[in-house]
Amino acid sequence: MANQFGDRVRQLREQQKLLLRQVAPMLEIDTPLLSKIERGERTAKKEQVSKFAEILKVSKDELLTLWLADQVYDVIQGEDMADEALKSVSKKIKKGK
Amino acid sequence: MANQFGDRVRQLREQQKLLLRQVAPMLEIDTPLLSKIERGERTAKKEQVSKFAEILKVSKDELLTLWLADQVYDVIQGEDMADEALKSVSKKIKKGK
DNA sequence: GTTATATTTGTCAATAGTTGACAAGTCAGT
DNA sequence: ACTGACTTGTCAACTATTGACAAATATAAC
Repeated sequence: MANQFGDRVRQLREQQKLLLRQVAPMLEIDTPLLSKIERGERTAKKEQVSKFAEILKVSKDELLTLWLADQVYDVIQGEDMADEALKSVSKKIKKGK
Repeated sequence: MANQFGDRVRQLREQQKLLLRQVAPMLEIDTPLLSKIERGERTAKKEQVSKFAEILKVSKDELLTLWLADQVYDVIQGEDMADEALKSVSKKIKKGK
């Protein structure tokens, strides 16, 4: 399973010596849920990503990129055609469509 | 919205002069639902993709690629960080992880 | 080894989203 | 206007997601 987002959040939280029970209330969720998000057992909601960025004092873009990558990975994981599908999407977004 | 899958299905169905009401029962769904899938108002379930391939006599891989691309596109559409996220996933799957 | 604190696990109700069916609608050709 | 092909709107049944809580398991200090 993909959990770049959770891994990075945990890294940042520990670097800043913050506890789950300190951070969770800032996100308006409880401690066990935050634990699950960091370990990738649950995924954060998109709206929560910017909250994480504020709390951990890191750019919203960085965390959002990781979060999106996790979501995409979940869709294509294990698929033989994954790479081709990704290429096709890349092309599509570059055309501004 | 992304609908490469539905567009291709419709193209194939019309080429083969098949009607919605002929194809739908083969998929064990009703005609209106098939119509919605082709127009991208609904998405086909993953299990249905191979059925489509059989019915329309095209490779499962082709349709699956389109279907996956649609799913991925739905996740990253409109996101500034879309391209970066895609790149990161590409890298990850190439590493065989 | 007991206590205190941090994190994890398991489970659950409430909510939200998806699926497929049906009835009724439009549209084109005749 | 009648017919055949497709589309639209709506709905109940089903499935997934969310967040809370209680309980379990570390981890650390004494």
